Amino acid sequence: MQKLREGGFLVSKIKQVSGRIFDKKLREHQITDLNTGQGRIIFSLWQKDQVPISELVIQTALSKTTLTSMLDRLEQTEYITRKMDEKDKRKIIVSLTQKSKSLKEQYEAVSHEMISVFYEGLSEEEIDRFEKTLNHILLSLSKYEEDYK
Amino acid sequence: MQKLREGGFLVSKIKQVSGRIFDKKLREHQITDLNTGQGRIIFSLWQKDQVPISELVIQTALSKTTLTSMLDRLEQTEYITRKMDEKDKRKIIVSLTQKSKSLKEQYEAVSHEMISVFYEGLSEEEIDRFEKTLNHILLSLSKYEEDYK
DNA sequence: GTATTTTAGTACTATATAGTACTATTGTCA
DNA sequence: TGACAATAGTACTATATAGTACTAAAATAC
Repeated sequence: MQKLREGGFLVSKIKQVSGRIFDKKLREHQITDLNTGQGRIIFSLWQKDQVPISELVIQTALSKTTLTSMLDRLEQTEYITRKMDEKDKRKIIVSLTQKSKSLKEQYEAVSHEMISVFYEGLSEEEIDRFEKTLNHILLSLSKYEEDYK
Repeated sequence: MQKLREGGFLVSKIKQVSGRIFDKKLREHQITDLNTGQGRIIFSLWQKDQVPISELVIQTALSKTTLTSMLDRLEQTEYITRKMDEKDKRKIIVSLTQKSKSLKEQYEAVSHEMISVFYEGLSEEEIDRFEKTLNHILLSLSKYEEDYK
């Protein structure tokens, strides 16, 4: 008899609640024209700027169709720009604007606040182990999706 | 210097990828008119049926406005019914239909497949610890949201 | 070197998600 | 018991998310 597992269910719930809290915190910090979903894209670009959309598909785990419309909005609000890759004209290079670069410090303050709530009452060791497991699971899932598409 | 943490970012990505895989698996198992999001609500009702919407807010971690429209659709497709609570007329009691009850076995088969992918390569002990941490985090976040609303 | 396949991205459509503002019912307290 | 506050849910609106079907460019095969 297999034990009842509900990791996916728990992950969904955590994502839901933490997203709502994060959005509220962004607004409290006067960041009104950016939300959690868009933040994930900007966050990824802070790690590595000037990438094609296909790279963002990997880094954010969003589908490319989702990214197309989110990038539309981020372009409208001047957080990113798109330009064609001259070497490979199928590709679109996404870059951060000055506006989004100057937001980084403030955004990181919100992230730190959020992490405090998220990991409330857990030791550094527990957090390390937890994030190691998260990375492992994400890798398994991504491989699976890649293989079965 | 605080260590860089990205639990929330990882959770979002896992939710995204696992949701896409789960949706695909549902379709492979001929469950075409139900998706992951709706499944979360039905799953919750299998644990405890005939509950007001406010209870589903807690069990699914969705907002009540989200639930209103999702229940509309689930009612249309005859997975649930709504009736007024005679004792407290502000409340609406949500119940499973025969259709959703008879789906349970098949849905659980998909869940088990999904869990195999999700926890690929992890020991029972690691999974136990991981789910314990998830429950802890969900509790912290829910309390926080409750207190600051 | 053309034909085919693969890759990169978008348009369109449908559903998921949540916020704000609202109605109706119940609870509270002077 | 009547005014006010709290609770339960919905209507409306905006954005997030992804699937299907498409176009264009590059890579590959013969």
